[in-house]
Amino acid sequence: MAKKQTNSLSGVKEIARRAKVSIATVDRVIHNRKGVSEATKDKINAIIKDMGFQPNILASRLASKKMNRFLVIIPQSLENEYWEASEKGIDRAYSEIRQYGITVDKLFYDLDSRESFAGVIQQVSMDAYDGVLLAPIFFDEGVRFAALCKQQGIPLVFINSDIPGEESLSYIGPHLFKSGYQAGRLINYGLKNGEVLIVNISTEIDTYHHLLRKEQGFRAYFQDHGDVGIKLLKLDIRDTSDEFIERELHAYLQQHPTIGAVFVTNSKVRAVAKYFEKFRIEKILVGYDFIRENVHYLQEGLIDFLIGQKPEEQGYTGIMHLFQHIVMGAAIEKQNFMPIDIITKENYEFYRN
Amino acid sequence: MAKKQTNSLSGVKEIARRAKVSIATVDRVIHNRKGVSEATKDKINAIIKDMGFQPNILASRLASKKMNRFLVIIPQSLENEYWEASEKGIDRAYSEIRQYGITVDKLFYDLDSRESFAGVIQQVSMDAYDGVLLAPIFFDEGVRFAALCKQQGIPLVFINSDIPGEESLSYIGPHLFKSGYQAGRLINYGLKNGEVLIVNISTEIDTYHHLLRKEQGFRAYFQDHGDVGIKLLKLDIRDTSDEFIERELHAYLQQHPTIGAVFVTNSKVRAVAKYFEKFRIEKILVGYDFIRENVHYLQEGLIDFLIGQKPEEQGYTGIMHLFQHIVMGAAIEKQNFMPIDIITKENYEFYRN
DNA sequence: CATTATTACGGGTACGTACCCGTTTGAAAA
DNA sequence: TTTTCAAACGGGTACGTACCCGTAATAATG
Repeated sequence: MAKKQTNSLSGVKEIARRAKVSIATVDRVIHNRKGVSEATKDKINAIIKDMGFQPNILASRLASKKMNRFLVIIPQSLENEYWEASEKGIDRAYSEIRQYGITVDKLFYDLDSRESFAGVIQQVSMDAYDGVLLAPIFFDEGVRFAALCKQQGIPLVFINSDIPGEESLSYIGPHLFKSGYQAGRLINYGLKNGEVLIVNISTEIDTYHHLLRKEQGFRAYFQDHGDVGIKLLKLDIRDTSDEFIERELHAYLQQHPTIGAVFVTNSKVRAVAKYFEKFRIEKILVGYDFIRENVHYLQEGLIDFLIGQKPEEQGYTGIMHLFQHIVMGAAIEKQNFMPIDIITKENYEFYRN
Repeated sequence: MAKKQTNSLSGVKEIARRAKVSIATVDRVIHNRKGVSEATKDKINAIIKDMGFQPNILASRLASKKMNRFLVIIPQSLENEYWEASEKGIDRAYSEIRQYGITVDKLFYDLDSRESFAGVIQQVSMDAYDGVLLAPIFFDEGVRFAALCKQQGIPLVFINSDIPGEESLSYIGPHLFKSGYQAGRLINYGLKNGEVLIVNISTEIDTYHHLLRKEQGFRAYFQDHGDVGIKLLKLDIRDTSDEFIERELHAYLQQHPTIGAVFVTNSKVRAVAKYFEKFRIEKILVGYDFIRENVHYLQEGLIDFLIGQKPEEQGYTGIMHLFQHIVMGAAIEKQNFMPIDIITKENYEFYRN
């Protein structure tokens, strides 16, 4: 371990020396506070540029007693592994940046209650926060909230689902359409011809829209490869209980016994796998999300592929983007699609959500 | 933006106040320097534990003029996208931690010259470094170097290939065997019966051993699924020029026209794809690594799957592990396998190496 | 007994930046 | 002319920790 050379040739002190002004004046220029004449400001800026000066974040954060509060609004993670992972990522990011004087407040809403979301965003006092991380499951309310943030000038990051029209700092989440497209390829690679069933399982209309985007991508794959002899079928299930799903599925498959593969557009694929297991059905099965039960059926060989959407990384990256932008003043990539991860029985043990 | 409450209830000052000693004494205890009686040491330690005191890294690093030098020894990245990515990850990590007074020196050796590696490790003066990141392509020399590090007490992190016997801080890299196993599954999912060719392309004996591990994994998949009617063939190519590969491949495929799929155990899959393109051969083709040419053939549909080994993340994580361990004093996971990423024509655009 | 070494501890400054609270200056208002 | 005021700038302290240096107290040595 060597000693850091006490670098008098860098830092605000050196800038002040060169410009023949005090450190305070340099500081005013750096933070463009008023009280500096144009002439000296220009001179100092020139020196800063010339030196390639980068303020020492450590010293800066230590000296400034600034606190930054971030607000997180996501669905309840209770009994929901997907959002649990998301929250875990948020916590991980928080633990890394709390040294810099960051606070993170978390607010939760009910995934299948639009009202709960509306209630949460109603009662939050915006002016206490410097940045917001939001999972805008409910479109209309999300739009309204985004407008509010914009009006208050508070940076807003979306995770998991985007609201393209609204101006946000960034979007971090999956490319739904292309992930469906990928699923199409995976099924078609294993099944050259026959019938393929698309299953959407959801009660809420907004979440159903997300599923639809994946379905569109899935269909697009087969349109782009029209030469193959695959016929697509579709089943909507409007109840998420295992029993209901089993009944609907059973009735449908009785009618269409030649179906060779099933694509479930969300993490509910576990219910389909459960049904397959019960009736010893062997079909190609592809679904979404790295959650415990799904992985179990992956192991059992009942699910062939899972597509991962990296909820933990979404949460982590979301907080980090706020940090980079607000604290470090860095430029942030506006669109931030997660990789479309393919999880199998063979690689799940190394997977990172 | 709120103000940080000037927290007199935390930090060394508060510890000193409670223990009725000076800050200096507290500091001695924290860094277990000598000059403190057992009694006061115990008292202070009790208070530290009670308060759950965590030293402020910002202030700590600012006050201490310690510099930490890390040494990186990896193959030359010139004209080698894989190691280029690795170096990129190293640089990214460096840019994140340089504020903390870290220096990173990089040394390169020739990927297909054992002597160059020996030369590099010969001339490096160990005592200048606090940690080393090494890609031990050459086994014997790697062992020798690891012993040297151990003797000097310098933490050593392996990336890309492991030397299991040697005590290192951590290993970060692919699980070769299981990635081969995954390739087996991918091919078998698309090809239910027929012949499958395994192709190893390498000149160096040490790198060949890496390929062998993948081949073993690949074979293991078909052993575990013996009911399928797949027959495995194998071709070793001991020259990496495109012309040579083409000739060898052509001769072999003439003899075995019924081969339905080819598994290339490294990034040289591009040469096989090139050959397929030239002769309009349509077989399932699976290989390794997210490099430009491979992605090109993925797009063209000539390569079906690439398995990614995340070289950039390996480099990034390697440096970060050294940092976490040496500077932050954190515990490090010893085995750190990269995920086995499956890259396709449909998802490559979102892939992160 | 005086001298030296050793142990145990405190005072104080430095790290690089932020920002409060001055002071100076020049010009406008009285 | 004096007063007022704002603009432009400097001095100085604080952030929390590291560590040099000094000193008191005691023990060991002559």
